[in-house]
Amino acid sequence: MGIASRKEREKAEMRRLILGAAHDIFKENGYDGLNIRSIAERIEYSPATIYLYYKDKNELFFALQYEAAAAKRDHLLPAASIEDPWQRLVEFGRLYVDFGLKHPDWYDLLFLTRAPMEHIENQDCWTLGMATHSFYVETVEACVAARYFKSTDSATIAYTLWCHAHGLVSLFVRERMRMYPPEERGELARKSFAMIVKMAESL
Amino acid sequence: MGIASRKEREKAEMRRLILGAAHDIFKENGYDGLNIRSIAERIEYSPATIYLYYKDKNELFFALQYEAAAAKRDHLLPAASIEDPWQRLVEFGRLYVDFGLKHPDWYDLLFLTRAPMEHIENQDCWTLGMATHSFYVETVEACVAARYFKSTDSATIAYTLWCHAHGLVSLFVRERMRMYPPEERGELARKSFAMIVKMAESL
Amino acid sequence: MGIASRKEREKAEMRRLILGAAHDIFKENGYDGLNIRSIAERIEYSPATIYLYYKDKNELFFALQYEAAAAKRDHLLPAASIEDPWQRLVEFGRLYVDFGLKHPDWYDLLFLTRAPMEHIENQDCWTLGMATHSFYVETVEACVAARYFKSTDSATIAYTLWCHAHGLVSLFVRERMRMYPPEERGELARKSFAMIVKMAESL
Amino acid sequence: MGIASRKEREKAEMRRLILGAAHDIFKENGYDGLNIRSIAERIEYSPATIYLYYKDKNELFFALQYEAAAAKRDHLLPAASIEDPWQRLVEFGRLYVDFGLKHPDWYDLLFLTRAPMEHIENQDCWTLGMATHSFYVETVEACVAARYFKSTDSATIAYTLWCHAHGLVSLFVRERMRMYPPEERGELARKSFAMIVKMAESL
DNA sequence: CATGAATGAGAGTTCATTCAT
DNA sequence: GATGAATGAACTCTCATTCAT
Repeated sequence: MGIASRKEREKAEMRRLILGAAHDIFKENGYDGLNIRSIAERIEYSPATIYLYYKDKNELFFALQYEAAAAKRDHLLPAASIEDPWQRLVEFGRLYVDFGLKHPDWYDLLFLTRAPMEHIENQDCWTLGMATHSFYVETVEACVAARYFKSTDSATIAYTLWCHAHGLVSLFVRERMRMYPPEERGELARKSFAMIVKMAESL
Repeated sequence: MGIASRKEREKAEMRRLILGAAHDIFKENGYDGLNIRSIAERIEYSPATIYLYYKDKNELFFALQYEAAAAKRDHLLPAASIEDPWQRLVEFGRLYVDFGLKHPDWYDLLFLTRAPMEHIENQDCWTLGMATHSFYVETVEACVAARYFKSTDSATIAYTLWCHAHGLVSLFVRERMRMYPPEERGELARKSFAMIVKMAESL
Repeated sequence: MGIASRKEREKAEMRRLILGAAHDIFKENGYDGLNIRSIAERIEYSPATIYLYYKDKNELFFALQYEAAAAKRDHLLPAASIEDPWQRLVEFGRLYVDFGLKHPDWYDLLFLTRAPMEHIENQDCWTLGMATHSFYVETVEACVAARYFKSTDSATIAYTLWCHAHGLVSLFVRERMRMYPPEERGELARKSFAMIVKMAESL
Repeated sequence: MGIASRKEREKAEMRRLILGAAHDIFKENGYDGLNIRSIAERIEYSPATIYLYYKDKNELFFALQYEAAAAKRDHLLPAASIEDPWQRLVEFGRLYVDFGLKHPDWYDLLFLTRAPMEHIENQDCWTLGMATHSFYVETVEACVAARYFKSTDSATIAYTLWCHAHGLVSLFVRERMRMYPPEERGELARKSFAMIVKMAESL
């Protein structure tokens, strides 16, 4: 019993080790730089070993994406317990942007990486992402229901706010902020977030 | 002299030929599918010939990015002649989104592709992009000067609106709209643009 | 003693288990698809376990060949009890062809597979095969002795008839009958066997 | 003109060089030992070079098979000009066996190798083989038409004789003649061929 | 007795790039 | 100016085999 669970744990640890290395490499070199050999080298195992834990590169990549989705969910979790829908929405947005800026690689993986996205195999990741998204949309709907906005088109409201947050983060993640001096970028992001909140209030 | 200039012209034509092929392939197969041999095949020259016009793949890629920047500038040009700054801003935004949705490959290249971005070599593209961006910012400033908004923080306003537009287009370009039925996506984008315009009016 | 023999028995059973799995896989996927891991998976043991019962892949392969030889001998056995040498010869031939068509995998292994054939290790299989072959040759000799043929060159007669049978089966086993419609192939084989029998009668 | 044809010739020569190496390796190590790198090494080129002349391993293999089919056709050609159908048939058979014994590797490739046999791509080889086979069958039919046999079932006659020849050669090619002393094998084959001819005469 | 874990060697294939002609 | 010919380095993935436990 104890042995089985120890084995289980060791296997899981190895998967995490691999995934961690994959993550690091993805962070440093992007999807193109992520190859089996580089992972193997980093963890000082042979390439063949990787295949004992992940069927192929795709599976590994999906695991990585799932990791990212889970990290995001965890990051947004605190917002969920806020009762007032408007407060919740604002905090949700703040954490979303915060996540993207703090973990650009995770964000990239989730929302910017062009990659083999066979729907079926990546189901788990997709499900997880959908759950988070649904929760977000429901929060907007709750705001509408509570008459926080004049507009009642909750779908468009949700989408519009998402566009802003996604755009903001994406410009950072894919380094398209060069026209702004590095030291001002963070401030600009904060101000912009505040501004969109204000704009939303007048919706 | 005449000969020299003819040579010059021919050289330029060849570069355009190569670039055109590169663009087509990029459009069809993405960055990963873009390789020297496929370009050579399409224009019916040998791979080695490419290297007579572009030092290496990077240089070709930069030229392609420049192409994209020019295409974008051309697309946005009509807005420039609108006198009223607010009208101009709205049209500018509309055209920006329009460009992104109509030419996802160009947009991708400009704002989403992670690529060898050695600043120096890509200067031209950068300059062009900056010009367009400056013009945009100036339009926002003109609106502020003309008291179209209560807020006077033109930098943040410009950035915020850009975030929305960029986010909107990016979600399309990198196919993160799967949770919305395909036939509703266009409508949603239009509604969202209208909404952000309205939100901006109350700034 | 009892313990030792039980161990012996268990060991033999395990070897059979492995061999059975190997056979199935060989049947389904041919020699190329036969690998240690697939065998291990099928019997739900680890690959390493296989090596406790067979030194290496070669040894396992030889055991498989022996199996095939035994299966063939068993298939031909009924002919052995026929007294009349000519009747026996005909039945022997019929059963030989029958075996080949019914068990193309066994036949392939015995007569068509190019494989590591180190003589020494495969001795058992060889001995078994020789016995069957000798019996066949003796039957032909008995026919000659009993003046069933005008010709007395029993070696050539035996060889010639074998060539026909082997050729017939081989064309099936290695799928070189494509020029004949599938539904006619069986009939053709039967007719050909009848014809060679008739031809032999007039020898 | 001269240049183009020289290039053409050089390309063809290189293809032959590769094919020759492939043939040698196939001869020495069978299909399994035939890999791109071994070919490259033998001709002292890099593996990548092979791919300039053959799309992939399959194509190379098909070319090899075609080579074999052509070699066989050429070998059998002399028989075609014999007018008397029976004489032609006998000579055809003699040459068929002769080809198999002299070029066991070619014969193996054509009639014994289990290999990726996608019909479509290998069409040429198949067509060539069919032509030869048809010619053979027609010869048997001509014999029947000329009343050389009592039997009129030309299809079965053709097939039966083929079985014998194929069996005879196959036993040599796949080395299943070990029970006969090496020095007697050739003689045995000759005698057997004579015997089947005689048997056929009494059909 | 059995195995989980690991690997070295090697498979086919692709690609950016070079260079003599 | 153009290219045919070539390649080194890289890629993903598979397999027989070993060995400490």
